[in-house]
Amino acid sequence: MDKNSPIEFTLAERDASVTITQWVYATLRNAVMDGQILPGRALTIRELAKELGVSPMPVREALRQLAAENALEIQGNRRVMVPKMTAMKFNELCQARIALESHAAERALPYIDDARLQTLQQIDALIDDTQMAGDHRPVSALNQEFHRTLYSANPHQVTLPLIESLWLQLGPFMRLASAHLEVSNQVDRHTEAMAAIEKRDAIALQLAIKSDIREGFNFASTPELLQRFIDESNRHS
Amino acid sequence: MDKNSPIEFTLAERDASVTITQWVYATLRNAVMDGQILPGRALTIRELAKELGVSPMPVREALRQLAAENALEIQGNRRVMVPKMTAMKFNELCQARIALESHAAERALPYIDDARLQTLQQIDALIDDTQMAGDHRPVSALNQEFHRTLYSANPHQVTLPLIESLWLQLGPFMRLASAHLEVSNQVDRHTEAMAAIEKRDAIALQLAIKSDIREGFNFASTPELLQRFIDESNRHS
DNA sequence: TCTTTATTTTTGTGATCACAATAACCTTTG
DNA sequence: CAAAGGTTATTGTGATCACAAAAATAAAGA
Repeated sequence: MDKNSPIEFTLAERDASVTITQWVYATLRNAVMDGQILPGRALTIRELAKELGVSPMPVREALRQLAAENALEIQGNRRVMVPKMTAMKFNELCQARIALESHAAERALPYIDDARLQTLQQIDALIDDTQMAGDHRPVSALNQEFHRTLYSANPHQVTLPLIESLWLQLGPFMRLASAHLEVSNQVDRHTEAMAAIEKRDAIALQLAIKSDIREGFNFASTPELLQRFIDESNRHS
Repeated sequence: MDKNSPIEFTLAERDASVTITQWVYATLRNAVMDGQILPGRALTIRELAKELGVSPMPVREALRQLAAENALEIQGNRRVMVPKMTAMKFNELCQARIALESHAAERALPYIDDARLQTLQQIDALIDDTQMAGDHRPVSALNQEFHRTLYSANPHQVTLPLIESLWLQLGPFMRLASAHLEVSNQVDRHTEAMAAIEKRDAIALQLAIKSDIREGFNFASTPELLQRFIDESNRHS
């Protein structure tokens, strides 16, 4: 039917209290984040609408919103697709994550109370369990929840939406990271971060966050490895 | 007619090669950036559509896009408005600007060639002339162009959209900054930045950018001054 | 067989309409 | 005069339709 591979979604139940547009947005966002949509794959409104069983209107709005968050790219042809990745851009995204998230962690530190620290510990424990069990998929989501819980302690948060935009752009490539994560059997930077929080040590916290992000993408330390994966993703041009 | 003050736009000419949605988006974006829409003012689709002389459809899409960029806020009521400002949030936005833009400057530095440096010098000269002439309005726009020109030297830029989002959120309050700017008669940090670029000194460049941003909001150094302005903006709740 | 041109189909855009939910207004009651 | 109830008007949402632009396909020529 279509030029490229068909699109498959894990469509969740649609709550009645949520508008159709919001549901479509969440569905497409998860699909992008999980790498279910290949970079370069042309997305058409009518196709997605038929796939999701809704009218084209909510799809239009959801696509525009995702494009505004840099999760999707509107080409000159007015065609929408997941942006293609390059090695340099990947590096820039990682560096931006380090700069923004270490800043967000520092600004959140004064607001972290015992209850939130306990929540962080619970998430970290859950990550360890899940990783032991060998589930790669949810580890990435839990990892994000750990960071989100940390940063959102700041009640005047303004950077979290920007950070989520970066996550969204790296999303399609996160899967690979968690696959390589268990092999490296790295130091648990989350534990270091929580220790720094207890000591109210901003410098140590930033260092832990920076290391956590950097090591999370260690699989890409070799340019050839990164390039190979990018090529594979871009094969469907 | 309306509960609050009427909305006035500086509607530009609509080029035929641009879609109506894009034109509406640009118009509303400029209005937000110039502080023409008061924080807390409820925006309705039909009202804006009538004001702009278009159908409600392009307005809907433009509003959603601006909301995704954190320029507008969608309340639980599904009502759209310019977000209200608080002193703490203002501070967070400034700190985020400093963190993000100094990072962007550092990442751009290796890519700045003579031609771009010359462009920067031209913009800076134009800023000085405009400031001398006493025009407050365009100074803010020119200042943004200086920063944008600097950061966009990086061909793998990923932070500029995030930075623009911060500018958009601070937009309604930038006017006040440029009004106080001439009084302070501050050191020209742009000159310092360009000197650092010539020396390829990343640390000095970051310092210049940080100082430029910080001093640009020096008017808010006194919490009372900032609070007074915020109260004035929020009067129309 | 490959390039070029013409035709058909598909696509995004934007307008209009129907409907349910929300807000605004007015009446009634204490 | 103030508060609570009911009524009307307005709003966002989402579906459907018309149209022009773009893409895919088919056809013709080299």
